[in-house]
Formats: sequence, C-alpha cells, structure tokens
Amino acid sequence: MDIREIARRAKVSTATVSRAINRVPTVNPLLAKRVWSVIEELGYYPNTQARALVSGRSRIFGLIVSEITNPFFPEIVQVFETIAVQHRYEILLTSTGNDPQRMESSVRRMIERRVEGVAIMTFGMEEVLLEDLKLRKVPLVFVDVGPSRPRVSNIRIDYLNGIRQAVQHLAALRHEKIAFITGPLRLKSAVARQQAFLRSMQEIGLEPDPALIVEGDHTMEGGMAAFTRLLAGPIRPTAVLCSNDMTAIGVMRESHDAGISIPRDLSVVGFDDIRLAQFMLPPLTSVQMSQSELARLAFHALLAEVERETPAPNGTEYVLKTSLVLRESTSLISGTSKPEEKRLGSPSNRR
Amino acid sequence: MDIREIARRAKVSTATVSRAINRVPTVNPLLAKRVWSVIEELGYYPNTQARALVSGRSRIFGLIVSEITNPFFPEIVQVFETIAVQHRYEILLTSTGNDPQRMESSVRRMIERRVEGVAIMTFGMEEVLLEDLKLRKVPLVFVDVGPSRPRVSNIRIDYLNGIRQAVQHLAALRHEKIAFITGPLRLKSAVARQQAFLRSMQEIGLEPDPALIVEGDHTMEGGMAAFTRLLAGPIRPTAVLCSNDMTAIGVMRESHDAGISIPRDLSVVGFDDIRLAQFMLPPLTSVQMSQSELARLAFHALLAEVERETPAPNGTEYVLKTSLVLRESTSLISGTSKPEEKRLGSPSNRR
DNA sequence: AAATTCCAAGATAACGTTTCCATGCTAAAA
DNA sequence: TTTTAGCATGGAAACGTTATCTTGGAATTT
Repeated sequence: MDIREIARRAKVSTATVSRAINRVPTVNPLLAKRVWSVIEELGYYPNTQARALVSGRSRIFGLIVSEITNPFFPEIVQVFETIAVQHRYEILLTSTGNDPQRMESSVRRMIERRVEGVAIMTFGMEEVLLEDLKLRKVPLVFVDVGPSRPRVSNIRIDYLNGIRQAVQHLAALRHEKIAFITGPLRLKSAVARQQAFLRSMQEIGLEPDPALIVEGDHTMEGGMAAFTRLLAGPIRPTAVLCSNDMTAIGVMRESHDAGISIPRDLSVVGFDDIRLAQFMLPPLTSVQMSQSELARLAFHALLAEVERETPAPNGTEYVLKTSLVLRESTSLISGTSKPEEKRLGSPSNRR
Repeated sequence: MDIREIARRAKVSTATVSRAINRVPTVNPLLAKRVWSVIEELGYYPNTQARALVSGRSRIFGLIVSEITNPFFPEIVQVFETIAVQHRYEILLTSTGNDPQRMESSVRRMIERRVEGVAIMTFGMEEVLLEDLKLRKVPLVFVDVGPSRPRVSNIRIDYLNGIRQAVQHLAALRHEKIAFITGPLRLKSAVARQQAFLRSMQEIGLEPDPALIVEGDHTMEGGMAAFTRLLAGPIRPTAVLCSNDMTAIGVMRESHDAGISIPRDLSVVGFDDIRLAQFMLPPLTSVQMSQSELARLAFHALLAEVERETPAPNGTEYVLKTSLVLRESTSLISGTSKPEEKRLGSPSNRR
C-alpha cells in the first residue's frame, strides 16, 4: 500500500496526499479530511526511506558511546532517545567498546544511512576515525576533545569545579594522603580529570605523591586492581578519589575483601554520580556530572547545527558543570562521623 | 556523489557498478577492480535508503526493551547490536519505560522505517499494541508471552529450574521463613517467577506464607520499599528471594540502613545475575538468566524468520535455562559460614 | 563456415515519496 | 463584462539504487 493507493481512493493526486500528510496549510480542509480518513482506514504508514531519499533528510542522528554496559551511558542513551523522538528523529546507536575497528565500521554505517549528525560520547578517543564524517560536513558534537571546525560543536566539561570540591572536602576531613585512581590515560577526559586533581591538591598546598597516583581503566575490575596496587605501595592512603564511579565501586569491593572499612579506615569519592552511587554500601560520595544534561546538550547542539544554514566557522561551545554530592563514603580521618547527603555548589537537593 | 558518478569514471554502466559493489561473481574481475578503485578514490558510500527502497529490505531490526537504565538491558543491547552488525543489520532501539504511549509510537516509527523484525524484551507487557506489526506480517520474537502465530517466535524461560535451586539452597541453610518480593504483577514474567517460587516451596513441604510475599516493581527503590513493608509485617523473614537483582540491591541497601547484616541476619538471593551482582557488598547470590544468550536467541530467531520463505504456522519456540550462582549473600541461619562462589547446574565457572 | 548457445555488460524500469512546474478555476481589478 | 492576478490542485521529474530485459560478441556445435 502506497501513497498512490491513498490518492486513488481519496480521489486526489499523490501530491495532495503528500501535502495532507505533511500538513501543508494551503490544502483544502475538506480534501485533507478525505485523505486522512482513507489513511486511517487503510492503516497506511509512509515509507521513511522513500521520504528520506527524495527530501535528502534521513532524520537520523548517530550516537556513539564507548560502552553501553557501563552504567554511565544508558541514562544518556535514554534521554537522548527521548528527546530525539520528540523531534521526530531516530537514533543509530553504537557501543564501540573502545575498539577502533568498531568505531570505524560504525562511522561507515552511519554515513551509509546518511545520518544528519553524530554525537560522540567516547570522551576523547580516536577522533581521527571521524575524518570521513567531517569530510561530508556532517554535524558532530564531541565531549571534551573536539577540534574547532565548522559544524563541529563541543561540550567542555568543567572538571575542576567538582574535583576541587572533592579534594577540599577530603582535606577538611583532615586527609592528606589522598590517592587518585585515573582512567585509561589514552582518554583525554581521563587526563583532564587527573590534572584537575593535581591542580586542586596544589591549590591547597598538598603535594600529590606520585606513588598515590595509579592508572585504572574506568571499570570495576580496574578499580579493584588499581586499589590492590595502591595497597602494595609504600604509602597507605587514607582517602581515594576515583576517575569514575565504576572505579570507586571496584575500590569498595576490594577494600571489603581486604577488611578495610569504608568510611572508617578509608574515604572514597567517585566521579560521575551515576544513579547506582547512592545505592552502594555505604552510599558513595561522588562528583556529579549530569548525564541527562549532557545528553540534552548534545542533542540540541546537533539540532541547532542541522537547522543552521550558515555554520559558525568554529562550531559552538557548550559547558557542563560538575559538583560534589556528599553521601556516606567519606569521614573524618580515623573518625566515624557521617555527613548527611547534600550537594555543594547547587541550591537544589537530589533524590 | 552517486553510483552514476562512479559508473562514468570507471567507464562502465551503473548496473555493473551495482554488481561490483554487491560482489556478483559473474562480473569481469578487471572491471570490478576498476570500479572498486574509483570507489576507494572518491570515498563513495552507497545510499542505504535507495537500496532499501528498491530492494524492499531495510536491513533494520527493532529492539524494544522496557528500561535501558535497568542494568539488565544494556548487556542485551550490546550483544544484540554486535551480532546485528555482523549480519549487516542495523538496530532501532526503544526503551519504553513501560509506557504504552511510547510503545505505540515506537511501533509506528519502526513500521515507517520498514523494520524486518522486532524483538520485544518487555517481559510481558501490552502485546496488544503490536497488532499493527502482526498485521504487516513483520517477524516478532517475544520473551515469555508471545502468542502462537506464524512469524512470531517465543523464547520461553525456564524459571523453575533456577528458582527451585535457590529455594532448595536456602532450605539447606535451614531457612524456613523465606520471603519473596515479586516484580510488578502486570508483567507476565513477574507472575511466572512468583509461581515458580510458590511451587518450589511446596515441593519441599514449605508452605509459603502470604505475609511474606510482597509486591515490588523491579527497581531498587521498589526493593527498598518492599523490604520496609516486610519488616513492618507480622513475621520476620530470615531469607529473601527477589524477582530481580535490582530489587535485591534495594533490599541490601535498606537492610544496611536498618542495621541488618547480610548474610548474618538475613540471606538475600537475587534473580537475573546482572554483572553488578558480583560487585555488591557482599557479592550477591543470584539466579542466572544469561542476557547474552537471550540476545543471541532473539536475534537468530528473527534472522531465521526473515530468511524462511514459508513461515511455520505457529512460530518457533526457544528455551532459556536459569540456574543458581552462589556468592556470599546467603548463609546458614544465624550462622556466618560463607560458601565459595560457584554455579550449580552448569559445569563452567564464571569470572 | 554457418548456426546456435551462452553469458557478461548495458539500457532502463521500477521502488515510494517530495517538489517543481503547469494548469485552470475563482476572485479581484479594470 | 473582460482582463488579470492569485492560488489550490494535478502532472511528472527527481532522489539513488537494484533488477529485469536486451544486446552483442565469443565460444561451441553442426
């Protein structure tokens, strides 16, 4: 069943049917009603690929994340998809698993489907592979690491604010031997987090000890392994700041196995504030980086670019704030006080 | 840039270019090479929508899940997508949030994109809304609840095996006051789990007490609330079996707040065995229902149906087993023994 | 050597829409 | 009343492929 069938039955031309479907205002209301009733009656749905072919607009956005099984991402996918649907867009999702091969195949598939834009949520990996997209002037939005180019937007994350709050919070609890477990250092965002940590420490006169900085990989297993290495090192930290929440969860798991009690013997702070953080035992203090806000920014960056006729020469920049959310995984050094959950740097409370 | 451009430059017809791209074996290798080198040189990618339009095959499968932010689903999405890509399929993902409205709009969008099949992973909700798809003879695959129809496959889950193991495990640890927190009872799968529990109890001569059966909603918050209700009830359970892992995590969180130690004061068993389960404190004993296997079954069910020319009159049935994985959230009643992690009912170990 | 078969390559019709352009009717202007 | 303008509708080209049908040259058979 196609548009011609509808046209025949409604005794109008296909052009009119098309106009009725697309709610072109000039079409006679009487005709439109006739068309619509035939459409309803037959249960006709327009063929998107034909539409896309002739109109040159696929109404598809690509969304590339590094690992959908990492709880950080599903929320992003959820929000991104919801907004997309509201704007009559579809999304093509790829979880690259940080594999350049998959990234490449993903880009290829997206180009073949003629996506109108792509949001890249890999936090600083292999932008080289996106050459093909840039070449075709497909609007892109990056987090942290995008180049300055027309049609390429960037969401800059203000890591410093939240991490500074975390470091100062720990310092206020008398911690000085503060360890930092990084993410995989090939990720630009992981490096940025580490640097924010170093700077925050120096700001308050604490010299970060290289022995207390170990590399993780943003997974729970990585957190466990990194913490094990930390325990085997020369200095025993009293607090650990982690590059993301999964790492922190790994640390909590490992310290449980090692008989180290949190927060009594060790304070732990995560980063991202995934939903799960508040369900940890004890609930995890974490630096919030709103996933839904990130998704919203990304979508609207793409949409704006699609609708803009003359692109800005250097794309647009967006900024996402971070801020500490206190829960129960930190305490006074060798003490037992448990601060109530509340967020710094923002008037509203969570939950 | 289109196929004609390639044809012109390679000095062949568009038909030959098309044949070369699709690796039709009869084309002269010399010509094919000429075509391919032009394609490489220009960085040409075929337009999928044009292909789909004329061939009548979109190479898209729909995937409907109930809640992507529920950690149970990302793994499914991951595996499903990976296999799909290997078979040159794309996936259209919808997370309905159990909202019939979103389900309906999702179905509509999928039909408009002319999906070749849809996997419905909502575990028993609102199949009525899929009428449109059935009408169009789109292959479907359900979990638990699909009707017997041509082109509709079903994955039946053998809940009884795993739940029986869980109940018997608890009984072996001398538990008799075993509570069960159900899922939302409008989900057929939640009802099935509950029934498996009741049956497993009766099998070993334990009469399940209605006061120990409370309804949850498969979320952490629901688990917390349900457990609170349980504590307020007339009988204090010594063990809790949960309809899914999220519920169990909620129970663990709530019992932590209530000063109840797991597994010393309370044994907890989850269901699904999501990856997170092993990172809980203590690691959660759970009934495994392999998410990757489920995804694999679903994909291949669709693929088989697409490639089948004459559909079976009642679709095909697949079965997915469940089995208990022991960790550290259960122990002898009022005892402290911690069994090592190992899985029953399967020779291989996990991790 | 002529007739027949075979098969690779080209020409072109489809696929289901949108969009451009032509058309003819109604309403406004002369 | 006649001419012009305006605008809703219809006709048909276009989008970029695949698939069908045709063609012509080489290979095989007689």
